[in-house]
Amino acid sequence: MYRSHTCGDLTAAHIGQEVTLAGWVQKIRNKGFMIWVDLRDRYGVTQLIFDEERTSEKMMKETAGLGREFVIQVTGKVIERESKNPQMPTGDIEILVSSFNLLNASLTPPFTIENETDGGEELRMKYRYLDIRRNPVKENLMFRHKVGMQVRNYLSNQGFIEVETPYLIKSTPEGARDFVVPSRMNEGQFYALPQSPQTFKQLLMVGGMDKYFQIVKCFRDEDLRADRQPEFTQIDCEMAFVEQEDILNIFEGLTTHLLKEIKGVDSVDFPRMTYAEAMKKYGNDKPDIRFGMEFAELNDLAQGKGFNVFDQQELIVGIAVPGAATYTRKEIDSLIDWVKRPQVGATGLVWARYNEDGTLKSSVDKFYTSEDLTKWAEATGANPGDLILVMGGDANATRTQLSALRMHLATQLGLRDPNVFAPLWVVDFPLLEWDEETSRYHAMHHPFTSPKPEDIALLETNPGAVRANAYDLVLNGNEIGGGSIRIHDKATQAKMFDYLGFTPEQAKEQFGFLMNAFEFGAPPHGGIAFGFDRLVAILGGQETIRDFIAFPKNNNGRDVMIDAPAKLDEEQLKELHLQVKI
RNA sequence: GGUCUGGUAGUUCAGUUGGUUAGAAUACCUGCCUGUCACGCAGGGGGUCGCGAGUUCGAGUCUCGUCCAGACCGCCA
Repeated sequence: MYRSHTCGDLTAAHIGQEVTLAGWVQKIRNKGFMIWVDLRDRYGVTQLIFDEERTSEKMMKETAGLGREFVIQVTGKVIERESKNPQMPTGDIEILVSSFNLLNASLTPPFTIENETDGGEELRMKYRYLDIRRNPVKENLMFRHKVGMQVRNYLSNQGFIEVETPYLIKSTPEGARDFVVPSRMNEGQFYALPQSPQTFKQLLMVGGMDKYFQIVKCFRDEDLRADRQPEFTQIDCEMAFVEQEDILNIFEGLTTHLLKEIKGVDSVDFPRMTYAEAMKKYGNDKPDIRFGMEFAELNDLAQGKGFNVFDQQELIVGIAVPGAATYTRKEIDSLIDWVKRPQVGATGLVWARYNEDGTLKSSVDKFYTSEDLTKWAEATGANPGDLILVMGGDANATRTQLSALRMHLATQLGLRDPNVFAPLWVVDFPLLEWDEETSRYHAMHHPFTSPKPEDIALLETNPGAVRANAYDLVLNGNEIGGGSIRIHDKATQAKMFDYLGFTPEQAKEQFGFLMNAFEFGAPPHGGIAFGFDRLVAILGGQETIRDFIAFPKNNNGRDVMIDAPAKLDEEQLKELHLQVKI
């Protein structure tokens, strides 16, 4: 037996007991006559004491030779500390060591294993196994485990069955780029890793597993972000014999359960908003509704007043920034610079201060009377003390730009409190999305999404206006889940592939297995998938998912610890029937 | 594919207008220290200034290229 207790167990109640602990040396404080060693494991830190009076000279010497992160096993007596440390859970006691055993030495770690480490991102990733010893990362991983357990508990209690689906599947041209895996036994052929278990979960519905879920890895070969990894985890769900309403209810239940069990949040509303409304009011299909600053369209108020910049624009839209009338010219200028950056791409920004005394002062006073500006204030819902910001241009681009500004300001004003949770269902997404590059319609969600029955006729006349039975769950401005009611009959599915530009042969080659299955009594079905990494990060109050993943990839999709990806040797390439041209 | 920011001691960073031997903190090593817990005190070692060209009497500093890292845009059904 390596240990009788962990380093987080012992308190004043154990005084007098003989115990054995094992762990890592966190810190050595050597005062010559006395040496304290902080011993750490996953559960906490316990102070060991060695002194000239009670410890042998040999052991004193050996202890002085220890270094940070050495692994030791110690046996000794729990004693009351002469000077206690109320800051730590084990601060009332220490271990008077009678024997210790060096289990393993350690090099000096390249960064400090402390809550506030001196290590930079790159170094921490290279030595991730050391980083994981630090409390913040360790706690994030434990937190992730806890969320996963609650998801499994909730869904299992609701009658869902967790079924594993294959990772080696077939590449399809729709959607994200696939990661591919060459087949040794089938010369010149490749598997693809799944972007999601989409078709398999639909086949499980055909198989009668009417409530399925899986916490599952998915793979997309696209560029990374702080909240995006090439391999990521989804809570993937599918149900048969359900309508959209049933699915929304179940997953409101899941989200409520998680907020309660994980965050202690009691009751949360799940307002619903159509995609069209979200775009109009927030310029964004995943609005953060923890704060206001809703869009006001000002075309009628701002055009035809001699301000040429606005007169020709498709859309003039403004927001009222709470309490920002006191912004200096310099601060406003820096906002203007911010929106002009290529990442946002706006050409400019018109502002109007709604002063506390009720007067209005704007950057366009030459063109607008104070009556005009008062109407802007009414339209944007501005109160005295607020700053009105207005942009004009192409409708879609301007909405996107103002949305970016709205989020930027909310962050700046501290309106994005990570302890406030504001979920939102965005429903009635468009079925199709025009793609300029390929000059054809793409499925906005995926090609298995069913159109709203009342919009089917529009498929012939105005495909872009067809709404889908598709929905996203948004939490604090992040899309944490999305799903749809699927097509479950072959004729409709074939028609959908046709609209998406597939020839019948292509549809058959790529998705024939699904269409065949639909001919054997496919039940009506639908589902949803939650981004697990992102959900865990948001519940944990953080923006970046990397520290909730044990071994994440860097910006370039590399694992800098194991140095992957890497080249293959000739022998291996030959076996896989591959040639590399570089 | 693009935009921006950064790369100087083990680590995190500073380094002015291009000018003497490149600094600080921390970590590490040695010694001292009778209750430490960010222990303290004294001393010490530690640098291919990412890499390659160029400008210059002289480059950590300026220019070009390149590599690496991070954030973002495109992309992510």
